[in-house]
Amino acid sequence: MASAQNTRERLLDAAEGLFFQEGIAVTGVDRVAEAAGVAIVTLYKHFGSKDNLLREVLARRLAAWTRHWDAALAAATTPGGRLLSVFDAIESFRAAAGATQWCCFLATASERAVPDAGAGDPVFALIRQDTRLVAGRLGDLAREALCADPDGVAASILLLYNGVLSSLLRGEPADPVAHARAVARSVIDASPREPASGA
Amino acid sequence: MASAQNTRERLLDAAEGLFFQEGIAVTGVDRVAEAAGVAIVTLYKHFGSKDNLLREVLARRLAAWTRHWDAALAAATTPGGRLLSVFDAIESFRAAAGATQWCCFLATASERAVPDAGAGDPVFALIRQDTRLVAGRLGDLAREALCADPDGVAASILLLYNGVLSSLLRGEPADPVAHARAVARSVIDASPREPASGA
DNA sequence: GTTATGGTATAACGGTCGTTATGCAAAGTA
DNA sequence: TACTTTGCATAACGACCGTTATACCATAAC
Repeated sequence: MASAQNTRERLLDAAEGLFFQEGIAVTGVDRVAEAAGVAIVTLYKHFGSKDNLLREVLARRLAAWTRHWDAALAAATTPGGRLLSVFDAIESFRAAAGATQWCCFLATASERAVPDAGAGDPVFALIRQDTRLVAGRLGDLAREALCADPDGVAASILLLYNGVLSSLLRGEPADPVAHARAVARSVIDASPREPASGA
Repeated sequence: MASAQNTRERLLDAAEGLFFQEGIAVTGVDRVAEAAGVAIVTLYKHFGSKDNLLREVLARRLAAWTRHWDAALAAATTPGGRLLSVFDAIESFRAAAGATQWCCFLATASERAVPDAGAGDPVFALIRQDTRLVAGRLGDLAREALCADPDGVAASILLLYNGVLSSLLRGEPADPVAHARAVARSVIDASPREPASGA
């Protein structure tokens, strides 16, 4: 009845929910399989190992997050609005994904011992990829907006972005996205602009 | 040779280092005892259980963090400086404590399944206590500084505080404390003040 | 010299973990 | 009909987990 694709996604859904609501190490593969309504053997047929399952969950999240941000980016019109689109993306992502606890990449990073010089570990590679995506895009958007100090503006917004995520974990302040967007807007407005020098 | 007090603190030191650098669930009690240079039996003589050990580590961290903030608070002179003292406290705490990965309370919250309505669990009680400390103090300081919207200012600074902590975990932006302090200062400066109406 | 204290080593317990092997049942496809 | 795919149930493995029991060894105080 259930196609292979369907089973895969149900396993990924179950793992995503359990890993980031109860903790990765604490969640056994048996509970993931049970929540997905499949046998443990099927889980291993599909993913080979728990670590591999985690990797695919993170990869899927990264792809979904990128899509949401792309959409929010496309909806923004002004350069300042494009810089603020990260926060719109957080809201739309959380609304669509059912608001899993907080940031799955930071949660994973917090739970796993950082490997020697970050070598090898493909899970940590995904975490770094997420960081590069956010930091890189914010820098590009700040340059797009002709900020005189694009790296400084990008760093401030990345700080606020991280603040929103961990505030969701802490539960306070309530509605961190709205606060972050307001502070970010004032940071952008206060930032001096480069004269748009023609090439 | 080693006094009981000494052994206790060595165990707490070892647990603090391992729990928050490698993860709580992943770190076995044997590794904690080994790192402290004591026998596993001694660990259980002192703390009774792993969960109790974690609880005492968190309590000690909360007390140390409060002391650092108190000191930074005493060193500040202006109302605005008192609001910004959280960030000084982060720096002095990390300089003194050897910069354990990031915030031990958020790390614990991330790794443990949130209990039903937060009932009972003494570990989560400590996490909530930390949140209340920071949020409450920031609100008081904002009122002290006669901000017209003290709760809004406190929320923004708490957001930046959370941002600093998770930025330390992510590793980017580098030097988040300096960025947070700068943004917080502009938030405070831009915030309208209440006329100091006499009682 | 006895007693209390703080610590050790060894070993075991029940449990859970990630993982794999074996064998069987259904369903689609040719 | 025959074959491949996809999934199931059962069981077991080796390892590690948190925890406890038992017995022994120092030191120092009374």
